[in-house]
Amino acid sequence: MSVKHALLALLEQQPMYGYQLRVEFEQRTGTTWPLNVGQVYTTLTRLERDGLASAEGEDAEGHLIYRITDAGRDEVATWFTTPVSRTQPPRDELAIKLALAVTVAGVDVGTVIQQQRSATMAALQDYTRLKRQAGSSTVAPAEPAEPADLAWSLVLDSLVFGAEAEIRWLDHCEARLRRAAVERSAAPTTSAPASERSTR
Amino acid sequence: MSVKHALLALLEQQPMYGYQLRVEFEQRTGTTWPLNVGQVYTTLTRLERDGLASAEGEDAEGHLIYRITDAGRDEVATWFTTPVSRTQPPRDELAIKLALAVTVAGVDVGTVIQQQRSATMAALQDYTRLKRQAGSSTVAPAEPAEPADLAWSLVLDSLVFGAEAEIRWLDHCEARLRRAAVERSAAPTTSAPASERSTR
DNA sequence: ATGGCTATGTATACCGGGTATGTGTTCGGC
DNA sequence: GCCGAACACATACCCGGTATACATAGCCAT
Repeated sequence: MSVKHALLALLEQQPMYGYQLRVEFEQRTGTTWPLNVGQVYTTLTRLERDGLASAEGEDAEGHLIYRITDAGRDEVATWFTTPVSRTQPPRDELAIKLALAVTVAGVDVGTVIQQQRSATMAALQDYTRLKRQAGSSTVAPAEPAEPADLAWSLVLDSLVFGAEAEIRWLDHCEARLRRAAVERSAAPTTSAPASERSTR
Repeated sequence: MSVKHALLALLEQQPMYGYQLRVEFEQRTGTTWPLNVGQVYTTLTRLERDGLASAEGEDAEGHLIYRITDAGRDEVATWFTTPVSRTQPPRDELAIKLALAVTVAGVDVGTVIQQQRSATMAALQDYTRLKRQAGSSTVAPAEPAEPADLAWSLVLDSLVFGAEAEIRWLDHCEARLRRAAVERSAAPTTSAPASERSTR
């Protein structure tokens, strides 16, 4: 649903045609989520079907211009004011993989964790490299001047924070698994002290 | 692709029928990602089509049993050994929303951030409540937590780490926006006057 | 006992997200 | 003058996800 609302929000700025919407979207999210052009057109037809936007004929260059409707404006407003719900978070492939790895036999969980950890670290370095590049486009100032640059920079930060959390979680998993293995081998019958003080 | 591989990994343990696979999956991920039964059957037919599993007739109760193939075993092995790539991360609705909010006019970004922040905090409390419940299930018995309980607990931790990162990112965004606003009001004309308001 | 509720179990229709691909035009550089 | 890149639109296709239909079995309460 994010692409649909993003296009609507862009249309609220001014009427636009399909390709233009793609360019505007990618200016704000950079190379993070390259938006396939086809999806723009299918989304636009759905928006028109649902009465949130309407095709307004062609402009001087012959582009099919879409304009947001009042219902569309309402939709955008509620989108911005309603927080994204974490009650039904999207499936996290890594979490599912780890959950399966610890429950099925014959999988070396430690190796899975370590390989994922180095991959995530590599991604993290890519992000910091991208941040440096983004900063170098506007030569002297360290801060992006254009709002679109600021948006792309914030998106990058989001990726960084997510990757850092992933690494922390992987380390946390490793620690818990190691502790569980020790307890299982040490005190299999007695109610061992469940004292939990992880090293933060 | 995560559901497909998860089902394959479960089938590697033993041959199973559709409903059983759903139960096993949800035992490991709890209420986080309730798996619609329909998806199990469609995924199973695709697995059979791709030669990764095969329907093996019915068991004593008349259930259609699926069995993993050698190709399926290879697929699971590579799934576990290959880290999930962060080069094409799934679209993050919140990041997209913020990116759009800072670039389109007439949106109070601060309010968007604050509302999202409290929603995420509420989710975080739900998670800790769930963790308490999960811990209380193994109160009296000296039974060392089942592997499925451990998996569900790790998945919960993953949600917690993700939510914490989201809150940190939101605070970070707020700080950056405040700083940008200060700089914009303090030094509006440094060197390039045309760079400021060139809304294409 | 029977009517309803829940759990078990399978199957299909449908929609939206996402990718690949096909088809043109325009424009600048070699 | 030609070639490739950018521009611009459209469609086919697959997969993930949800809703829904359908059927049986057990259980509980009036």
